[in-house]
Amino acid sequence: MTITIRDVADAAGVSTATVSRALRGLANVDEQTRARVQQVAVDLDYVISPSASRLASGRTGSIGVVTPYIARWFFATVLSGVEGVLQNAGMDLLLMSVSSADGHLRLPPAPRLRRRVDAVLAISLPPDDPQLTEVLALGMPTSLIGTQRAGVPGVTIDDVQAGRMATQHLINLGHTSIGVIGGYQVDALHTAEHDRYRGYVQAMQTANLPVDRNRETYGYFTVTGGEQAMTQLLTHPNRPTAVFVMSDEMAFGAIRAMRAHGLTPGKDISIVGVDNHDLAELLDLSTVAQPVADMGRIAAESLLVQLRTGAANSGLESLQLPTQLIVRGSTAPVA
Amino acid sequence: MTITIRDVADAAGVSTATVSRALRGLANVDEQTRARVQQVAVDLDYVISPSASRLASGRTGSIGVVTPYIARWFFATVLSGVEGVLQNAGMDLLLMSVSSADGHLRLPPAPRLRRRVDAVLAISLPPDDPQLTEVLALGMPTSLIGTQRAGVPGVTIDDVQAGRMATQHLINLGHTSIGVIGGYQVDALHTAEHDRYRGYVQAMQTANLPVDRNRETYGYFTVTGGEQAMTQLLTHPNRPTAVFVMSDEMAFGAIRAMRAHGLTPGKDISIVGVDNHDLAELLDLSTVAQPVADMGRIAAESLLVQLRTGAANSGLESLQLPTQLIVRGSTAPVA
DNA sequence: TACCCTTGCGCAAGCGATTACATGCAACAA
DNA sequence: TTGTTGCATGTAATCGCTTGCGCAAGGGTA
Repeated sequence: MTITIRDVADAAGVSTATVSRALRGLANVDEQTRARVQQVAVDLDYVISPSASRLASGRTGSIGVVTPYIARWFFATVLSGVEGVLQNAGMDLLLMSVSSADGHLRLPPAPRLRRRVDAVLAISLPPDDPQLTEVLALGMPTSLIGTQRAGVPGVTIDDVQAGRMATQHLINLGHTSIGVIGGYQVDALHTAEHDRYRGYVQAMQTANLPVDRNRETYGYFTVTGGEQAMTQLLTHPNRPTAVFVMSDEMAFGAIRAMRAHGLTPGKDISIVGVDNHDLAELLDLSTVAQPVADMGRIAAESLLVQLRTGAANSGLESLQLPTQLIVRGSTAPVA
Repeated sequence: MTITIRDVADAAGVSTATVSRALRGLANVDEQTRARVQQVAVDLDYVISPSASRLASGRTGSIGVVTPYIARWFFATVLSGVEGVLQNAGMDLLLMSVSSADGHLRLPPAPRLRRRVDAVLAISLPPDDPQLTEVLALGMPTSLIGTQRAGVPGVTIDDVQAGRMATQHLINLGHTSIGVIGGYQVDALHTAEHDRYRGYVQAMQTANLPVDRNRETYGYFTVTGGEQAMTQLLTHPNRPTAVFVMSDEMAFGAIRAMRAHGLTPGKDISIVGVDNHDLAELLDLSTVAQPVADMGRIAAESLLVQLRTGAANSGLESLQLPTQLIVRGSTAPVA
């Protein structure tokens, strides 16, 4: 019924070993033989059995992508970049979401990864996440996206710089009373958010402006989280004239909170986000753009290199991609 | 080094056959034996080799998800629903994007699916897409999401009704001059869009309103596409007072086009979309909500049933989920 | 007591590749 | 001529499970 390497070998008049070598492009196969084998394989509509191949070779030819969310813009966009690269490389992409801060419950990823993938790509897992630690303990090539952890290659943006750029932009517009909206309590910040916060502080201090803890709020890393945080800022007596929001989705929420209070972004309060989310332009949101899909692509690419060159660290310990300030209507000179 | 079923068998004092049966919960295993085997497996930190299991059993334990886009809201949300169900079921999810109308080039999915998955879930592939035909020719259980094709189980919403509801809503508000923005040229519409269009026509005709082809525009199924389409409608002499937009993302674009012309949604022109996109509320967009994540969940669930009960068609030929009109500020009584 | 079923388990034959090792042959140098 | 070397290929062990079949023991039934 389904045809095997045996059938191809017989039809081509060679051994299965030769078929295997020929089809995989290994050296030491006569070009004529190779051509004949390939032809026969096509004629017979032969498809290699991945299971058999995996069992025999010990390689699975697939890589696992571990992410806390699938449907959120950032994650879906990274995933999309990753997928393109892996598809080109002929690798299977095993998608796996893990439990995340907002409590959606999932099985721990490490056991689900063992023996089924050759490498792992982890998107925005906090560097101290025990789940991540377990995954790393598996001992396979792993690459991080969006976070950094010592000894593990990864691609991020320069979050400090991003925070600095955003804040500096507000400062340049004459704002002196600048608030912050982030995703978690300061102490529990992921590296990314923490670094963005550091950038903010740097910019403020360089400009000799006060860093006022009362103008910092944190909520969930969502539209609603941003909305709540902004609402809180607005009801504060010492209301800032500009706010640095650590992600565009939160900024969307912040904008909504403003509207609910009859305020207009850019006019009453300036808002700058980070991401350059698909809809940031639509909402006229100033933001620090990060090359999200590229982060996925590059991380995947580097993982493939790591896989080919043996588990040797692929030179790239950690890569930081450039960001770019995009000025839109949500930021304007202070009144 | 890595421990095998052999090791577990030896340690438990049984044969590998028994270990296999015990661990998989098959019948005809003494409960005491089973318990012992399980304990030993845990103690030894045994993890079954999927490759070996697949090779021996012929089942891959994974299902392929084929989608034209990953990063777009609808697709990412469906995917998220699917992933949850599959993870619970212990199935691997092989993600694969395919080439789509907007020209991103990919390998044909069918060959990449052969022998590596037990079933396929196809998201919003046009029913007459040759790629889909090839996939179906693989002869494995397949389920569709968002589109319908005779003989293939799938889950959709009642798109005709969605179109009707949206249009009727506008009619109820007193609008008589109602335009349409869709994703493609009418003739090339997917079933979903085509049905939504039919719903629109039905509602118009029932209300004895003219269906004016000049008030129909089509662009890409994106924010930009919607923007362009709306721009076109706006420059039209016979400008509609309300527009039914076939997706929220296009509606976002339409809103943007309006703003660019100094018009306000709901005030100058009413806009109603379909989806209830995450950000629809933020943009105050009236829309026909569809349970996107549920579609993914249900389709996945039904596929699992199909898999368990043998390839027998799982009863469910095609399921239609209910939609709900959500009225927000983008629609208002005609001036 | 004799017979039949059921239950629990082991035996061993696959599943379909990969790959270390062996082999044969041609070319080449000594 | 003979010994080396290297290339192209074949042999067969191996990867780690699943599963059809057979067998023994125990319990019911006639």
